[in-house]
Amino acid sequence: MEAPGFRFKDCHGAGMERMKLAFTKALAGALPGQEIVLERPRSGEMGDLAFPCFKAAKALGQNPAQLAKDLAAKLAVDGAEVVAAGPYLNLKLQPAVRARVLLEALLGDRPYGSAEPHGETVIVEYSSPNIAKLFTIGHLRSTMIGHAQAQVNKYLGCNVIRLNHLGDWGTQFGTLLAAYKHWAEAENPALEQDFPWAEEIPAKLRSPLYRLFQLYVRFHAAEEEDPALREEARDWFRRLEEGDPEARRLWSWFREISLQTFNRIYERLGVAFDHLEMGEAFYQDRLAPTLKRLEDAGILAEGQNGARIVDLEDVGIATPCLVQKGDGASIYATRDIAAALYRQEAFAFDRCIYVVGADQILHFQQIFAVMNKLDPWFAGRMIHTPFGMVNLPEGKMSTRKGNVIFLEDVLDEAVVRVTAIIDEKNPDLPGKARVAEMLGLGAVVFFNALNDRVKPITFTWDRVIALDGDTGPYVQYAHARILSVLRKAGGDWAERARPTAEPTPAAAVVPYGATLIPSDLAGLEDGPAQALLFELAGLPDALRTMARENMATALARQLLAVAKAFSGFYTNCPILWAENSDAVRDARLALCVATARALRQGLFLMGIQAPEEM
RNA sequence: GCAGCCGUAGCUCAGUUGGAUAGAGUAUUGGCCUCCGAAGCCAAGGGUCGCGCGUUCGAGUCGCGCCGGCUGCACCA
Repeated sequence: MEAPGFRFKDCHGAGMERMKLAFTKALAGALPGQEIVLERPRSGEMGDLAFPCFKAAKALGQNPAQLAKDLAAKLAVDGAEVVAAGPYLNLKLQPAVRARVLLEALLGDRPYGSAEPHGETVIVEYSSPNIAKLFTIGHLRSTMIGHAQAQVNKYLGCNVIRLNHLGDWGTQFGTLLAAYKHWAEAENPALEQDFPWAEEIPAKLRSPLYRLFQLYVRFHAAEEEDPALREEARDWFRRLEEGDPEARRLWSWFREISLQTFNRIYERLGVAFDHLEMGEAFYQDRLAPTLKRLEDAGILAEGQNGARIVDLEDVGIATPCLVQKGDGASIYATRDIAAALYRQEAFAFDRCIYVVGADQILHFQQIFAVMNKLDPWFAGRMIHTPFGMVNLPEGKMSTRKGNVIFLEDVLDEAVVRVTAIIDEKNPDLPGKARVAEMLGLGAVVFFNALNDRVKPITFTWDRVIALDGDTGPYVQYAHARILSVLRKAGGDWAERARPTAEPTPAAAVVPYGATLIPSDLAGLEDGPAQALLFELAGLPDALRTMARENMATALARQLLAVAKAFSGFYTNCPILWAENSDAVRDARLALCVATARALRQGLFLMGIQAPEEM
């Protein structure tokens, strides 16, 4: 089920691709007319590539196990063994060949598993916080899922455009204006930071943005008592949309206050956007033309109370898409439609990925249906990547009610916990604060990516900031251990595992220089080394799955598998004093370099940094 | 009520177009630091893959029906 134009050629390392081709050719020769589909075996001990014989056996009227046996006797591939294992025919590279093929791919000129640019344009819309609200743990989901998707698509050769559909327009803005007029203007017109804060508000939260947030919460509480306030809010938004100078002035100011905080968080997370100005407000002067376009297409209809809608019953969606409110003001659907039209014109995208919560599935079904009615060009190009909400054990988080977990609190707590461990295990660590930051954020960000994004998460501190087991720090630990060995190896070994330049948020590639591969790889023929090579071989597939499924789960799990396999290698195969043999030592060090690079690159795609020491 | 998503080990979860003996982590129990980092490694126990029927050579995976949970169902986003 790949989207149009979804083509990641040669995602494998070059050498492995060659072996795959040779195996496929041999099979095709022996089984004319049969489709040859290869799989990756469960474990490296079974082999590198597997051909399930079920289908071919059925077509030939044979027993699959017998067919596998017959084929094994008949086929030969250079550098590999063809073995039957029950109903499977496996290609098992000779250990030395396996090592060479993979090291060439891992240490070659092209980033491992990447693809050459191929001209496909992908828009990723993510993060998209609302003005005047604080970043909660929930915002981390859209932000980091989207960031990782942008990264992997870029790594796989797409032209990526990162958009932040800032929630800087809409009725909730009316509530903010109304609330400000009601209370703040008299009490604290400048939203000063030195406003007399309530005792229970922690000092670090005392900011102009937090004042806005308080106004928002206060308004919704007051609204319960006095429904007239709701009308007032709508009216303010209508005035804003009509260009009322006072409304515009406050809008601009509130937006600025919010962006200052948002940018601080993005910088901390290492996230960057190509267009931060293209929020909802950006499309305000395109709303009227958008409605006109809907009208010209003959799909605009009258709804209740003078509202205007697009009926979608003919495409199986019972709820019509509301595009203009009864009072004439716009609504978010209008702005999403206008945005899609604008993006078509400005970027001619092949795919537009919306990283937005699962509670908006219907909304995007509606938008996509409207776009398809407007122009069939949109069919298949619009992709909603929903993710499950973050809930508290006692129920849903609610910004309005004020029972939320703030993202910065989670990140800070993670760093505190990591710092405590460093103080215990490695108190003299240079750059302690910087490393703690990488590890703390690594734990939280990795956890966010580990599981199927569509499933809701019940927030508990211990789960979200777990530091043992299948976690970011586990992968980071493997990386740090490798660098430690490489430093001890002397020469330029450690240098080979260091990027030639600091990777930037907008670049998907961690730049590494080309490095020589030892001519003698006999030191990598042991089981644990081979097992590590097998897991490294799984990374290109994981990247491809990550791009296809729009989530980093596959990559996160493959990185864990690589880190775990490295532990096995490290425990069982001496590296620095390997059998008193320079050749064995060099081969194992080369594998260490390859592993460190792969881990660091993989983590970077997820938005996680890997320290040299921890 | 209608629609969508989710039910896999005590807990949290993976499971690659349907395919090899259903796997990790955590927790529990027991081992491993005179040697490259113990944030680690090894081992053990732990399963009716919610229930039933069907399709198939083959179902955790596909279809239908139940049961349970979550989400959504026009003037918030």
